[in-house]
Amino acid sequence: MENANRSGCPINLTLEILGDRWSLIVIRDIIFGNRRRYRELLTRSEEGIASNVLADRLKRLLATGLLSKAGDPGHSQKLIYSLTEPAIQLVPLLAQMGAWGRRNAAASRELSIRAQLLEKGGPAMWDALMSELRSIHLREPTTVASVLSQLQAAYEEIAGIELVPVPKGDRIASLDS
Amino acid sequence: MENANRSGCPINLTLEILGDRWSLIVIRDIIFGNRRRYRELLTRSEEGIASNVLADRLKRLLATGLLSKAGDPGHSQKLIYSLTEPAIQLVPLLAQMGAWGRRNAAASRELSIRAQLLEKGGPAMWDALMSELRSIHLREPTTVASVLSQLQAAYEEIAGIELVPVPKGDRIASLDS
DNA sequence: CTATCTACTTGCAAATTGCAACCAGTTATG
DNA sequence: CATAACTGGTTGCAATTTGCAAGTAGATAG
Repeated sequence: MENANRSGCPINLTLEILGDRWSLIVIRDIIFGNRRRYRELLTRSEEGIASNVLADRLKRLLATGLLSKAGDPGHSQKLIYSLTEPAIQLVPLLAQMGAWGRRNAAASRELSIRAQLLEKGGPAMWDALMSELRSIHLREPTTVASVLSQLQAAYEEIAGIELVPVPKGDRIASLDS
Repeated sequence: MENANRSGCPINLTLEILGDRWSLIVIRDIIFGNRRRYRELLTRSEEGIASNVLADRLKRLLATGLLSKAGDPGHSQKLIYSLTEPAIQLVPLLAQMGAWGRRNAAASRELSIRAQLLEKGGPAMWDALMSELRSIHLREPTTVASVLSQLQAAYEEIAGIELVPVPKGDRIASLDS
């Protein structure tokens, strides 16, 4: 029951909530990949999250109010995870993370295209994306999904061009560990 | 060389480098608190980092090229840590983290004032801060630290006036362990 | 010459992570 | 209508990481 924060510093609090290797990966996949269910997040994860870690992160994100969970009407077994407003407000943070990673780490070109567009689009594009996410995840007036479809189209274009000649062996190399 | 990345996604790479509870705390203290030495980072840490964790994080940040280390001439025992250009480019990311934490977590008022000013100042202020940091950490000393002193003055003013933080509003529930 | 300050290291218990199975209920299929 | 596949997870276990307390070697100050 006792919850002693390490400090009241906003940066520290953000780190206490999101400062691990997986929480923002889950949120990224929900935002940019529209993964709404456990199995989608598990099997279509680029990074290969473990099932127990995913279960734990979903539990914590629900507890901290960053996600909400609802049953799928007609599919009594299926659950749908949705972003809440605080999670939607992570868009500028994710944009900055993408921009930093693209510049300062060995990001692959096809996975960088979204980050590049988001950086170029700036706050206006982030706001548009957040509006779209609100219409998808919250009950809000419907909007054209222009930013998401734009990002997706750009990714598919570049991925379609490069996926054949560039199979990118890094992921297979992880099997030898 | 066992450096198999989980994926080439820029957000993921940023998380692999900085996605833990302490790395950004250290960088924050160097940027905003001008803590340049091990002992300063250890004992003046708001959050109370453990000495072995601090040593490990400094080692990792040096290895990833986010910090550099130099001896203090005249004090053969003292070491001085400096930011590198990639670390300085984390300013926009830290600004967004501060903005998010201030809005969505129970941040204390006196520790929020920097985040508030940085958010209000926007990219122009971030650029000015980054220039200051470059002159402090990359070149030789002697520059007017206008943004840093402005943030510091605002903090000292509010911290002096109000000793009691005033958290309020629809915040994120904090983590229980 | 002694005390303190420097940047760390070491030992250990507890918590977290990653991996591979496993599971109970639900839906789709032949 | 049997069964295969799919649903959202759980369980067990080894390896790693964390947090805490204490210790260390060398440099400096009084």
